[in-house]
Amino acid sequence: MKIATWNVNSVRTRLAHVTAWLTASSADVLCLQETKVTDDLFPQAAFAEVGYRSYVYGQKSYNGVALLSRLPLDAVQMGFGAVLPESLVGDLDEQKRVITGVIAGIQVVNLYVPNGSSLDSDKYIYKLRWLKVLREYLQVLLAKSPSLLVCGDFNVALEDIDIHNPKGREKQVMATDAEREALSSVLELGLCDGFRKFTTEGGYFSWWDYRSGAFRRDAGWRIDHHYLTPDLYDRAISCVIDKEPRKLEQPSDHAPVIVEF
DNA sequence: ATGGCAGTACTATACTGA
Repeated sequence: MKIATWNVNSVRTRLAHVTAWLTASSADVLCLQETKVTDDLFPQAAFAEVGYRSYVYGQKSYNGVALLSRLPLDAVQMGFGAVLPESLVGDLDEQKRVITGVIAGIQVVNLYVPNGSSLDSDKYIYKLRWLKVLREYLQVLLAKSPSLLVCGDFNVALEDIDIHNPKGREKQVMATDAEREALSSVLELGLCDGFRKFTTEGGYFSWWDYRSGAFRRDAGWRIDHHYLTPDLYDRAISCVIDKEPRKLEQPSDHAPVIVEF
């Protein structure tokens, strides 16, 4: 069983890359982020042609998540509001960032965590607020499902070794203490980084800025993750970043990350 | 170095991303 996460930065622009990658990788489930398309315009026919069902939760221009799966998913739910009361969710479901479904007893949660823009931004406050509600959301899911795989674009590098140059990271979005503490608090529910089961050293990245030849210089960040409950962590046999799609013409700025059981 | 690059909506330039 292979489950992958990939921020594609527009599923329509990246359609050829994604269908080719699905065929080559034979992933069972692919979690997409930044689909940037409303559900009616999601290219599900193209994915059906290569053998995948689409479960979508999108919006115009921004954000948007989707699950692609070879087999039907059970209990697909969109947004925080599917499990949390309105009083906790507030306006957070206006941005489409959360979708979950069950495959082979594994509850897969696909997340697109807000970027946060910069430390003096309202978006940074929004990101921290979002991570607080994420903790509540996952707590409810964990009470019902012992096998949870929480993956996606977290827009947080938890350790300095996840950043090509961590100098000055305290003032950089994705690496501030407040963001790290907020994500750590989520993980304290009982989730472990699947990638770190197999790779303890630094220098492994999942995102490279389009600008300044960042990919050529391997000046990246590891911000796309698979967080696993202990049973799944034990069952994982590999977790890798596939840099190949990042080398193609007109790539996403993120690479897919794949965990296998 | 406060740029640089890319996608979307719109149709020139603003907003967003990370």
